[in-house]
Formats: sequence, structure tokens, C-alpha cells
Amino acid sequence: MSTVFALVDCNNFYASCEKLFRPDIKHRAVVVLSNNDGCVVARSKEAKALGIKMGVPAFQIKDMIHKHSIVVFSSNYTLYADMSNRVMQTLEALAPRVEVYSIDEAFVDLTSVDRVMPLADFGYQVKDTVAQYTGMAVCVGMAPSKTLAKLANYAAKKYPATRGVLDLTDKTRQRKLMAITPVNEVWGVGGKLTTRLAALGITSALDLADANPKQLRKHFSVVMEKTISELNGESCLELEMEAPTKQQILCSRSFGEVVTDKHIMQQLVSGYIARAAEKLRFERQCCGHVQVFIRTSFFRQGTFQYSNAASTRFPVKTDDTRVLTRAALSLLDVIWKDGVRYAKAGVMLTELGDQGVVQQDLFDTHKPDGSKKLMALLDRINTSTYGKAWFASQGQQSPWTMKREHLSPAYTTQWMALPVVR
DNA sequence: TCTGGGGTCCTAGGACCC
DNA sequence: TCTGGGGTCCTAGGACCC
Repeated sequence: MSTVFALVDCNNFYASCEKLFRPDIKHRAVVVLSNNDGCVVARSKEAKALGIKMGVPAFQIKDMIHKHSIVVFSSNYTLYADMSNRVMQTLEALAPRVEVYSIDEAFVDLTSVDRVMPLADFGYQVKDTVAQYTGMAVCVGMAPSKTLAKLANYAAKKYPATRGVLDLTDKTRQRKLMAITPVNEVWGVGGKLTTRLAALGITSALDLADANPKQLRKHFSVVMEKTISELNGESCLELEMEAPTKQQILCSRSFGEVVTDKHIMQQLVSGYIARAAEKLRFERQCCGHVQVFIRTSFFRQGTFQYSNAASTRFPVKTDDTRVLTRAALSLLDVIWKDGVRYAKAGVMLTELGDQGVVQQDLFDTHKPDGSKKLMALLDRINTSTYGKAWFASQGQQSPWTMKREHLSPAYTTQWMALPVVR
């Protein structure tokens, strides 16, 4: 019995989420912008057809937006996360083993499905059911390895003749597709590797599949060796149903405008710590290490550039915002330089461990005290609808709120934002 | 004027040990 | 002239992903 993976991937996910609640823009070009309305992170098929590229800064396409009446949205992650859950739950109802790989895609174990019905039929069933239950359009690629399933999904999206579903379990079919697919479309092959592979005469996915795995491992890494095996239908990457515990928690932002005032920076860093600590407690973890970094804008060439980071370790792992804030602010003292025009800052929590098994410090006379209770209370207030509580070091709300000029309503998570039918 | 954020994994190289 | 060998652990940085 041979393994079959399906990759189910939503089409233009963020743009589709926005369209779902706006039938009036069903056929319009839509783009979704990153935090701070900075650059394009999602495009509807109409926007792609206009030639708008992924990742372009919003200000560079201002004229196009106007000329073609493109509909612009700020990212609405509350909406996208909720739609994602609905899609994933639908998949879980259709198949017992599902790995939620990202907000808009999942691997599904379809081993033995072909005893019941042709794989492609099952693929269309998945696609139709998701569309019926959630309104979301997905494509389905099926193959004996995750890397090939990814490739099958790519083809299902690219070639209309597939009608969004491709069974790539057949070896001849795999080779045919790989021969016409550029190597950079292979999962795990990015820009840098594409250039280096080209120097070795490897430009198509098939070139890579037929390359010598041991030799390429020497040139690159063990990841490349696995990719080659996967392209040849040998599955090296398992389905992972349980989300592995996080290894790091990062909170960082580019600022709407440059920061030169240390006091403001202290408030920003305090705010990032507060959010990171919240995530940490939500994961039921404590951290043993915190890093703070600040930097100028990489995009301002010819101006003074500065980038620095500092970190410290805790004798006892902690999830207490007060402890983390104190540490982060003294780290900021170390790396702060007056007169620099800062564009971005962030904090990173690492060396995460279970809350239950914190190693006590032999010399620590400080009792674990009310910290747990206080943090729990804080989290309860901030997840309730009653209001928000925060630390004085974060300052007043807030000189640095994100720019989100085109935010859609919380259609699915707030009663007041329900669309009204007249 | 205006250019995202949050992750993972792998490797090389230095520090240190016996 | 010529300066061991083998191992572990840690960190920084690079590559990738969505």
C-alpha cells in the first residue's frame, strides 16, 4: 500500500476572504496590504491579470489602483483566521488525518482512498464540499510525497484544464509535469538556490529530480537531498497532525514614522514584550531567553545605517510580563544610540519550556507568589469585551498604532459587524 | 513622504574539553 | 621547515516557507 498525500490550498486566500462578504466586488480586482498598509500580500485573480506583483509597495501602484478601480483592503487577520478554521474543520470532517500547514493550506492523508473511488473524484468532492460549506475556492494536488503534492497543486492552479484538481500519482505524468516546470516552483527551492542550481545546469524540476542526490547534498545540504528523493516519489516528510510546540516567539514592527526618541522606543518595546508574553502564556510556555533588536530602514540607502541586538538569559524561566519588560528595557539601554532614525524594532523570546516544569533557582528567595494570578487576570481582562489593561511602561494608547485605512469589518467574529440584508 | 511579520531548519566556525 | 586529534556545545547567519 503506497502513501498518498493531498495538498489542499485556498485560492488567493486573503483576497477571497474579503470577496466572500462583498458580493458587489465579486469580479473586481482586489489587493490586500500588509501591516501598516505597506505592500501587497494578496491579489485576486483579476489583480494578478493586471500584472500586480506580490510584495510591491502600495505607494508604487497608486496610479494603477486609481486607473483600474482596484479595491484595496488592509489585512484583517481576525477574519482570515476564522475563515481558515472553517476550511480546516471541513477538511477534518472529510478525512481523518489532516496537517494544517499554514493559514491557507493543509496536507491530507489520502492513503487507501483509491480503493473506494478514483483519487481525482475524491479531490473534486473535497473542493466542492469546501466551497459549499465555506464559500472558499480551493485547489487539490495529490501525489506520493508532500513535495510532489505541492507541485500537483501548483499545476492544478495554473492549468484550467485540471478544473482545480490533479492526481499526480502516475510516474509518467509526474515526469511530464516536471519537465515543463521551472525548478524554482519546487517546494524548498528559493531564489538563491535557483541561481546556484542554474550554474550546475539544473533549470527544470525534472533536472533536479534526475540529479545525483549525494553530490547535491555536498553542494547544498541534506534538505536538497530530501527534495530530490521526494521528487522521485520517495516520501521523506511525514504528515504532522500535531502542531509541534513553538521554539520562539517574535514580535516586531516597522514604524509608521521614524523613531528618534528613546522614551517612545521604550514604550514600543514594552508593548512588543506585552504582546509576546501574552502569546507565550497562551501557548502555556515560559521562556529562558529574551532578545531585543532595533534598526534603521534598509530602504533608505545612502543614509546612516545602524542595527543592533542584545539578549539575556533568565536564571528561572518566566512568563511574567513585568520580569520580561524589566529585562528588555535594560537591553534597550545597551543598544540604544542617540541621534539614530529608527525604523523597526522587535523582541524575541526563546528557550521555551512548559509552564509546569520550571526549574527553580537554588538561590532565588523570591516566591512564585501572585505572578501567575496577576498574569491570568490580565489576560482575562484583555480577552474580554470589557476593556483593556496594560502596563505604564507601554505608555498611553498610542502614538504608533498601525495604519489600517482599508480595514473590512469583523464579519464573522462580532455580532455588530454582521452584514445586513435589506 | 510611503517598502510586512512570524516562523523553521541547517551549517560553519569558534570555544572549550580531554 | 615542522605545532594532534577528536569530540561537544553554542551562536550567528543564511536559506527557505507562508
